[in-house]
Amino acid sequence: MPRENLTQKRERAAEIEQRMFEHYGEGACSLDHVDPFTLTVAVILSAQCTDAAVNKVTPELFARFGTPEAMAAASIEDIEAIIHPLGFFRSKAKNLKACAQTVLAEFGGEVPRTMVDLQKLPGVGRKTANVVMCQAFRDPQGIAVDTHVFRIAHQLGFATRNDDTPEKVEAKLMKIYPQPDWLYINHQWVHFGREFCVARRPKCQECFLADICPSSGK
DNA sequence: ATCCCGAGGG
DNA sequence: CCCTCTGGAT
Repeated sequence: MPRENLTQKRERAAEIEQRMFEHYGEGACSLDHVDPFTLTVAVILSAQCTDAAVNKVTPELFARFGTPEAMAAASIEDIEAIIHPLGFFRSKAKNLKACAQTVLAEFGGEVPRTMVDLQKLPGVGRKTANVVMCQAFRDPQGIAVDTHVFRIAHQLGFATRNDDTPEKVEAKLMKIYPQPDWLYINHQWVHFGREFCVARRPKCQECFLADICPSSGK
């Protein structure tokens, strides 16, 4: 099969994006939150655990420490006790407190609105910063590549074996998809990754992209 | 046994 | 570049 060129990838991506909209709309964020700070907290907590598990602990967490002021003043032990069912609870608790302190000390109590400043917050890397820029500020500066997006990009043939880091996959996707689509790709693909393109055994027989996916049935 | 909306540190 | 942090679900 001849290698697909960039123009062809873009055309296929446009068709995929249209179908994603038909199935998932703009892709609702499945992490419960009420503002940029609680979204940032929820995304930090979501590393290596399911969103459902995060949503189970955030009601109590936000009730007690739902603002930068409250979180910055909280004890690490109290935060750990609440988020304990999640993975990496020690480092996450430390990061949440330091993150809140940084928001207060460096950014006047407001979650910053640029990729550079967001990534100055402890616990916030490129993926989390991308989610906050898209979901909270509607200002896409990149594409959040998590485990789902990473896997699906390879399955769809938009990334190669050589693209072995989230950064490389993100760069490929940013060339293929127009910037307005960056807002929706992460959430739509996460839903898609849970429903059809699951890691273990993709449900290609039922998948609505099977006819335009190079990995279908493999 | 493997996976889940990663980030920090060495 | 690698390693570590972590527990629950399937």
